[in-house]
Amino acid sequence: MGRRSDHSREELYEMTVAAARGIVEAHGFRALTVRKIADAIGYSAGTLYNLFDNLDDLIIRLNGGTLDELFDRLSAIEGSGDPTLDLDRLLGAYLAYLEAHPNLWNLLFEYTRPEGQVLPKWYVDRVADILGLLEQALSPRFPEDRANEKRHAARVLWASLHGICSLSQAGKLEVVTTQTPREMARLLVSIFLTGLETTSTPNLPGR
Amino acid sequence: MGRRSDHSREELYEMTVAAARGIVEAHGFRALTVRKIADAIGYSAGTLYNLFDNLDDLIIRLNGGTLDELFDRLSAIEGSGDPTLDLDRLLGAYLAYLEAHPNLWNLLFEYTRPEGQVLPKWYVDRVADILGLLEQALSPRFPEDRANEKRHAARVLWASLHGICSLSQAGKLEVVTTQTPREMARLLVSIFLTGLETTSTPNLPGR
DNA sequence: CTATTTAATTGAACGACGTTCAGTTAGTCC
DNA sequence: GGACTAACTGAACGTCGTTCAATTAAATAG
Repeated sequence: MGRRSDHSREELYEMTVAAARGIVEAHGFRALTVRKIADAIGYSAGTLYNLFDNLDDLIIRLNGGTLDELFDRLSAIEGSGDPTLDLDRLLGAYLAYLEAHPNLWNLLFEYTRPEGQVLPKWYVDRVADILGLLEQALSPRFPEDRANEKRHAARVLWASLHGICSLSQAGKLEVVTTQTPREMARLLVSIFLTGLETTSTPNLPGR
Repeated sequence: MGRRSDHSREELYEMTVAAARGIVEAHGFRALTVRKIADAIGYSAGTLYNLFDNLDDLIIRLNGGTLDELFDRLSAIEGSGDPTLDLDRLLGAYLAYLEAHPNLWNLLFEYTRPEGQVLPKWYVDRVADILGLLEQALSPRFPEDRANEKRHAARVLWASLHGICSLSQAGKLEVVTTQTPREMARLLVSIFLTGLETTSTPNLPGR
């Protein structure tokens, strides 16, 4: 079969990403194959290679959409100025998304690129945007001339929360603790904020 | 070719795991295939299925060995009774192992089991052993009747440190911060311990 | 309106993957 | 020495991502 005009290139692109998303949500990221996506949209596998470099590229685009959605949910939360409250709200929204779309979140973080491949800039920027929300929530704890420390703290907190979510999602938490990820995250935020309050310049062990 | 007696079943098992480890260390876990392992030990792929249920099983055994090694390194550290110092030492050893064997660590954490599969008990026990070391380092911060809170804190700290290591290993940290994982981990431990000191019963936000 | 060019789409093919299994053969036992 | 057992292999199956010549519809030109 030759050229068809059922859908424009853009439509096809959207359909493909949507189909991929559907497969991942329904059956997990191990079930995502080029042939299945092609079947789902009624085209052949080869056609997808007109739209994407390869499956990796397609996944990155899909993940980009997930990042956007995540950012939308988080940025919809209006700040109160109280870091404890704001972080708790951000956390709530984040965990709610994770629970609503566990397989999408999985694809976002558990999928690692083949060796040597770098993430595209637009992708990194979106991550940075989400980090910005965390920084903003932490702002009241830092004077303006300590922006760098705020950056550092936000990134450490982000990575830490990610660890909890990641292990939880992989089913590696339930086996060693009865705490829910939510409880763990709250405990972390609580301890973290308390720790921040007391030491603005942390005392590292000597040596 | 029929039965050979070049190696006993145990020898073969060891050779296989060693070969798999070699491949992972040298070329990353994406390069680990049954056929390559078989080639490396001079047997055919089918033979491996006499020793392991499948590749998943083999990987779990390999990861079990990695956990053992990790535990050995960490348990070799004698405690001083000062949580800050002890945690820093544990952290140092942990990160040193991660840097020495990045691909092994990768396989340990980034490899997730197929849907519905549960980790075997002996595996979970080894993870719990490592967690025990963390708990021990945290001990001075908790009275004996607060063992449960200590458990919780240890697990939260562990998950948090894991998040830092995990993102760092995946190359997802360098793109958003200039901090080294070591610095981030130290900052976390510092803030965490300070936070623990002040609030033994954390104040969670209401509602 | 027809001829030519262009671009989208396909199906078959490639090599590699995990896994299975009938067939072969070396060791073991009587 | 013959029967039995268990290790080992090679070929095969179905799947994967990816490529590409061939086909055909749309776009353009005359």
